[in-house]
Amino acid sequence: MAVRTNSDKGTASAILDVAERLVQTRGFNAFSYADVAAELGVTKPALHYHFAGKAELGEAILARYTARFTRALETIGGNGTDAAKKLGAYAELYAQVLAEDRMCLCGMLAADYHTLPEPMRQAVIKFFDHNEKWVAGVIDQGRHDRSLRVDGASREVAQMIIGTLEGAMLIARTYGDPDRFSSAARRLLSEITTTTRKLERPLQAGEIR
Amino acid sequence: MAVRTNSDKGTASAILDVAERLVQTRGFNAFSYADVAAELGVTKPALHYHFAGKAELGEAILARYTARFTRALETIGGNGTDAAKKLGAYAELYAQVLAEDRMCLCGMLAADYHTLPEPMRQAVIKFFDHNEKWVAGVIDQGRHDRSLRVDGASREVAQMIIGTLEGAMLIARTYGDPDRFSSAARRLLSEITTTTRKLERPLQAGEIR
DNA sequence: GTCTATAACGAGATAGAC
DNA sequence: GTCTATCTCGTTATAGAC
Repeated sequence: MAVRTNSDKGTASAILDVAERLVQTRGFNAFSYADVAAELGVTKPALHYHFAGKAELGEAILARYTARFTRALETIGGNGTDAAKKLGAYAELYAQVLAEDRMCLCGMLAADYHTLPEPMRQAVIKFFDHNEKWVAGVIDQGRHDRSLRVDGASREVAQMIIGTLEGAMLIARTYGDPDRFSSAARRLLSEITTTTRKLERPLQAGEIR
Repeated sequence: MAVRTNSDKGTASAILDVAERLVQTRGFNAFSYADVAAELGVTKPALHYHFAGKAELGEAILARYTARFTRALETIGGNGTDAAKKLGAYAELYAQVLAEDRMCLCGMLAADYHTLPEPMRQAVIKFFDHNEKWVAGVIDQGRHDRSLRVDGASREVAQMIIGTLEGAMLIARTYGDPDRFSSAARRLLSEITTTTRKLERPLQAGEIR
């Protein structure tokens, strides 16, 4: 096996790794090709070879992120998993992103939305649409398996859940305090689950569950 | 009365008006002195006369916005107003910002947070701290006047409420659909208020309340 | 596939006249 | 208080060699 270089794993992929992180931490308008090139130890034209311009790079980041997120959703729970558990796992996806001090890619791009090229805008909308559809499906399931207690249109509930997670993430990151996110997520889920056992809440001293 | 010019109202104030709107719609890293100058029909050095640099301009925007928001909070409800109504009015403040297709200033700056100069970061934190404190106070009141039904620390409830409003705003703006915000805000408030009458929900055809 | 070199532009900022 | 003129730097992007 040869010595590991950028191309072993794919330079394009390495570029996406760095650029994605910069977008999630700084925003789309606060990073440059120079930042990415410097971090990878390559030159700017090398980046332009793989991604014609910043717009194309942004589209590629969105495509890969959405595909990864979609796979993660498909992985959440087999048919036997109740809806409440699925929502807990969904919130955990967000928590994992926040653990790396990143904002959700599309939450960040939602802030930048009015400055984005059209293809990126459509990709952001598509991401949220897909998430809403997935969550709405889980809500419907929860009404049948009786693990959730909500009223109103599932799609509206889904929108509210996603908005809450995004907002909690946005502010938790500002305070550099992931607990703010967990706290809000726990509260959100406990308000719509039928089980009295609060998800993810650590046991208090002496408490018996 | 003389003809109205920029200086009548104060050029500094006019600069803040434009810059504030640009930050709320585009983000701090996606507007320039040139943008503001062009819109006001003045030159860039005129802006530098009033605000030494972008950092100082940002601080001034934050100071004015926070002061205005603080005054608005003080205006919400006299002593006779129940806590649920106060929360409804609080959500309405956000809705008014969104009605101008703007993000909450500090919600937007929370996304930009890692790129902001230190004084601006502190101002953003201060804004959220103050909001949390105010909302937590309303939560406490609601527990006494029995207009709210929540458990857990008031401060945590406040954090969750603010995060939910910010997140709903962020995504509603992406879809260009203020109803997404109202829907989420209504759902949030209805889940913690004791009254079954949903706040701000328009009457359906033929419905009697 | 990656480099050197450079173009073209815009951003943030300053000097000094009026 | 606002201007003209200018500076420096960073950003996006391309031409063309290796």
